[in-house]
Amino acid sequence: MLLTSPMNLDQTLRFEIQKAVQHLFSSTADQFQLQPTNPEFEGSHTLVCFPLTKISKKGPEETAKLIGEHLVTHTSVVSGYNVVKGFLNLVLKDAAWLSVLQAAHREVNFGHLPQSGKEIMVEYSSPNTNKPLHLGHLRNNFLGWSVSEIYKAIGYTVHRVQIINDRGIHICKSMAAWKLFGNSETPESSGMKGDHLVGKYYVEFDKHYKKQIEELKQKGISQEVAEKEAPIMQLAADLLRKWEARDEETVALWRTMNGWVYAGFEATYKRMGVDFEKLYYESDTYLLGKEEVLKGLERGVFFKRDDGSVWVDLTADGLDQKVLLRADGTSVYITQDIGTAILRFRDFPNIEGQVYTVGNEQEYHFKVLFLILNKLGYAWAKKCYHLSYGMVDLPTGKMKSREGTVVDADDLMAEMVTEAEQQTRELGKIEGLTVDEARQLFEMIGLGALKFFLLKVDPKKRMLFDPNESIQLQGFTGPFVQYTHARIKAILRKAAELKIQVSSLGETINLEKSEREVIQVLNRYPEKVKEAAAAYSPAIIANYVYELAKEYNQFYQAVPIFSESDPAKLHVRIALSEVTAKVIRQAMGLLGIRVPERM
RNA sequence: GGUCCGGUAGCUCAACUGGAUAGAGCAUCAGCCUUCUAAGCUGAGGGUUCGGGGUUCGAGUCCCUGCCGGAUCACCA
Repeated sequence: MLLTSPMNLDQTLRFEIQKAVQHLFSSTADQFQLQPTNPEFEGSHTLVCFPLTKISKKGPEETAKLIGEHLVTHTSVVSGYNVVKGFLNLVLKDAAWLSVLQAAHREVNFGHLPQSGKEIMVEYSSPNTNKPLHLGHLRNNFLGWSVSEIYKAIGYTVHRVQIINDRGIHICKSMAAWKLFGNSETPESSGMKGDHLVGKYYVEFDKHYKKQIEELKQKGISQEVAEKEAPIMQLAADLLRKWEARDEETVALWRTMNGWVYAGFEATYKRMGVDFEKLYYESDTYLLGKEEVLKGLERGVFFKRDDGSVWVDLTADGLDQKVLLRADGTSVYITQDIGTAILRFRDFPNIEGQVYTVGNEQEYHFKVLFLILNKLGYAWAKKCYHLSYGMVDLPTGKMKSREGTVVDADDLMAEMVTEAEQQTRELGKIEGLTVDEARQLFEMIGLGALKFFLLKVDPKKRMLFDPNESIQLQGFTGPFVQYTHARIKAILRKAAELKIQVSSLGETINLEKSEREVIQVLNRYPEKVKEAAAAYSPAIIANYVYELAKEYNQFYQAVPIFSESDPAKLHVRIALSEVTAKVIRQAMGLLGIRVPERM
């Protein structure tokens, strides 16, 4: 074994550099920059020497030379170096890379950390129950799911939850339209998916509402008054009042229509490949915050105005005053979020924090929420994080549900799968597959393409969804990575047929350039996972796994495997392939994307 | 108007938190299938990193300023 104990190569190198600096300049350098070497130079790791000139009291070039020389003569991993300006490029021995490969090969969950006992909660999806899920929800769900997987990979127990906005004026609008124009239509009678059926009546409501407003305005009534007095809106408002008063018939209708929606959502979630450990319903939690706010009021955290409304003063934090309870004592949106947050920490006392996957239009809201929870004295407030993501735009502009420009989640998934099927058939890749296997493959590829497309962009940034581009299966895409995996699997099947078993790798082999490069990328996986977790960014994983697949494909094309006569080299290539397939599967798993055995 | 994001190749995105001559994919052009899967690989062209100042060995990245786009600042959710 070249490497000492569980220390990985980078740690070893850092340790050796520290020792070298200590020895040469009698000073400690705890902070120094070790970065991957620019491909145009020889080496794998580069030490940036400018900052070290302060303690070396020498120019950057000379500092670099001294350290490089010392590392070559005093360590077992560095074989050579070159200095370009102030950059010290280190060339490591192939034996060092082989032991990296060996270690990665041995570890079943290479790059993932063991259970740490830490727990965290991730909220995502959280739809309204008046219409089906759309493209924006897809980004939300994929992000939330992926971040959960990433946290599991660094040792957390993750509790996935959502809050379902099942009450309020929006669902009452669908109910009102259904009562007026529905003729008792049901998912069964119409053959429509429940969420789509309810969504249809939401649209129906809006259509009639607009018409009625126009009619009232014709009669000389102002826009503002017309909006309130339109009969259909009056009906919706009436239903909301009745619902809050627990009117039996209204609650029954509400329950029925929400039931339709849940059945529809269920099917959508299933196809998306996401699920939840616990569901919170707004109808259960919307009153919860009030008590907490009143307690806060007693303790002087909040204050009351003359009209009886309760407020929080956040001017010291650079924000405004925000209302928490109306004069009539009813809750507002943020009040219930306060209650829900506290409830969740009671339900899951061991979680250290919550991640809220919610669009960036609510950034202000979460800033306020976390500040309030902090003021109420909850230490965990500091561990709450708003995973804020940008809107998904279409080439035609913003998605507007009223203008009918929303991209429906079910439709989109179906299109992606159809497209995957078409292209797969064209390429003649379904030979030897059963009908069911083929169907599963199309599903895997179509959804892989979609998820990868939505996750490869930094969550914080708004992104453009171009349907033509998303359906691409070449280049920087999920199917490209899936394809690479399938290709490797073909090699491994052949290796198994030939009874090639990789156990221990020699240390005296000279690696090909492309082999070394693949190992270098593999070596980065563990830190990438940590980085992705710290940044709550699946995009880091997507970029990484793409780079890995690309690197492997270069190796694949440059170096033959089974025609290799030296068994030691053959074993290295098989091991390299095994580890790459493993990391691709794991990394894609972090994105919620499955990989096929053949495609 | 205040606050917060963003502006990088024709298009969509990266750039390890201040490091080397700013990288990928798509699109365009030119090559590579009798050898492990061509959904692949190789190469070419394509840039004033929105403009202007500043900080320093070094700036796409930090500071100031202007321009453009978006979000938000509800007793809506």
